[in-house]
Amino acid sequence: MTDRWALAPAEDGGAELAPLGPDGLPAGPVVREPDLAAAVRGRPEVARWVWRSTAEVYPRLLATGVRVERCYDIEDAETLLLGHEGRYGEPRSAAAALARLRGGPVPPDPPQRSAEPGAQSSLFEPQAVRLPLADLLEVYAEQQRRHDKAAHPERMRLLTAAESAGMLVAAEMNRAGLPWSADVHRRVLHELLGERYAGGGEPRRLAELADEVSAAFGRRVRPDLPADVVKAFAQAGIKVRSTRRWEIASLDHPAVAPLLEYKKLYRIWVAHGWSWLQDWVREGRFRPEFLAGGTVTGRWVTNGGGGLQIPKVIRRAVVADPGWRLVVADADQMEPRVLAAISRDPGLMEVAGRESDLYQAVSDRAFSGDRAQAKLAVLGAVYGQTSGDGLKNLAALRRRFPLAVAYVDDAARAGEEGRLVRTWLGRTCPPAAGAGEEPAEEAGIPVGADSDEAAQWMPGYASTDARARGRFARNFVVQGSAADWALLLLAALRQACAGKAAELVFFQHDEVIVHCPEEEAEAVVAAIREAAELAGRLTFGETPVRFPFTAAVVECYADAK
DNA sequence: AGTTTCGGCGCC
DNA sequence: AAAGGGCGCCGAAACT
Repeated sequence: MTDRWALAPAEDGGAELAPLGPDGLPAGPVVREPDLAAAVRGRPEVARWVWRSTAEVYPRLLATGVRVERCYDIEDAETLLLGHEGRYGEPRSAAAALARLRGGPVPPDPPQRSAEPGAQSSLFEPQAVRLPLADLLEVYAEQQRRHDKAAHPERMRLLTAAESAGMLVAAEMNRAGLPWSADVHRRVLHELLGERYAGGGEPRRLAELADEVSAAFGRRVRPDLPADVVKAFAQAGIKVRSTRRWEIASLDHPAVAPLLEYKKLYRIWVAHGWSWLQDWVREGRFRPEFLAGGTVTGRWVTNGGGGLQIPKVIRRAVVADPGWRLVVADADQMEPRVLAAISRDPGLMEVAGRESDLYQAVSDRAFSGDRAQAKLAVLGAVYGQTSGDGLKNLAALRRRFPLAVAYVDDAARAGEEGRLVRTWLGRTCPPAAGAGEEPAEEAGIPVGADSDEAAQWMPGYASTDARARGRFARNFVVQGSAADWALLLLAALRQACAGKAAELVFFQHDEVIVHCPEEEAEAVVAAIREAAELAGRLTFGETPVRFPFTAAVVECYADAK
């Protein structure tokens, strides 16, 4: 059965196509077709399309109503394979891969496109270098061989397949958009911020709060200017190093309350206010342009509109179409469950094998029932907390869950020493990411005072850069393996929704929203739970670890949880 | 005048 | 209480 075909769009709107054998090599002649979408639509038996770039091809297919079951994105795979091979930073275009294969000069990658408010999702990538199908097939065949050389070839194949699936999901979500009520949004803004004044200045409520802050200081103070606020506190006899919330909140001064309120509302105004609405919401949909695998850990990003940072109060504007519902579902305690799965710590797997509150179970075993302490300890272990109660809590965690803590400790040590660190499926951490990279001379620090070389002759010493790399690597294995799992979840959920009216419209690390007719909602909830467990088995193999979801069927996003 | 960095805070 | 991982976004400040 010929289930894999390769495809390369042509300049004239047509395409070159070729069937592939199970070995990934061409199994027939290259075919020329006059219409890209028609060529795909006419081959419904194809289970996987191999192409250079999903972002190049798939939006054009979706625009004509053509969906595909699976794909393989050659340039995304190239990125993942280069990373796995410890070759971060090498150009990752298909053209570059071909040049490396043939020993020619390697072209640099074209510059990244940046987001423009209101711009339609790109139908084309103008700067991208297209390759003839024959060249593409050469790169693909070589990538198949490179998978075989990976630390875990079968996991690496799963990773590239999963991220390609993620790119299909991203393209489909970009097309669907998140249902957004501009009326509700404007109502929320008015409730929070008051009237807008002509001229685009601060709305009424912000102006009032600025007046209150100024009155409390006894002089005119601009609360949106940190330097001004620091100076005002200094004149009041209070030294502050910054105007961050956590530093300001504990101060005893009448300006504190209106200042904090101002900062909260100011944030809404500038980041999700009227101009945001104008820029990003069209025809009842917010389209943030999701990018699968946009970060080194594999988490997604959105390009424009702050799609993954929608403030809780603004979520009231996310409203289902009439007769439709939003199924809002987020994974329960994803990080510790993933840590259990990757570390295979027996105690933590046992705890993560229950659907009930994992932090409560951890606290019953290691923290005398103090759930807050247990949660801090787990998150501290994952994020690399280095001081405060975190260390004491970490010790308690280590006694009860030694393999789990050892797993992240090993990752941290590998990061500090500059060794490669990988997620469960094989996504690889760039050697020096998160290190800050500031040249010591420019920062005014004598060279050698805090350098990596010092670690070699001072026992127990690690430079701040090395420690930062350690924290990054520690977090990377958990956050990144969670992203691995999330890709498989999305792929499975997407398959479950195929043939239904239900559409995935939002994804945020461990949370999904499906927009569907009311009568499909319960089936979607079940599909999410099944997809989560399937993703757990596919990603991590057979473990006792469960991946429960909290799901709500709502008309408005804000009504979930 | 245009571009880059910084400070702060939103989300996970 | 103290301040640790990943991002994007905005205006202001700091540059060229």
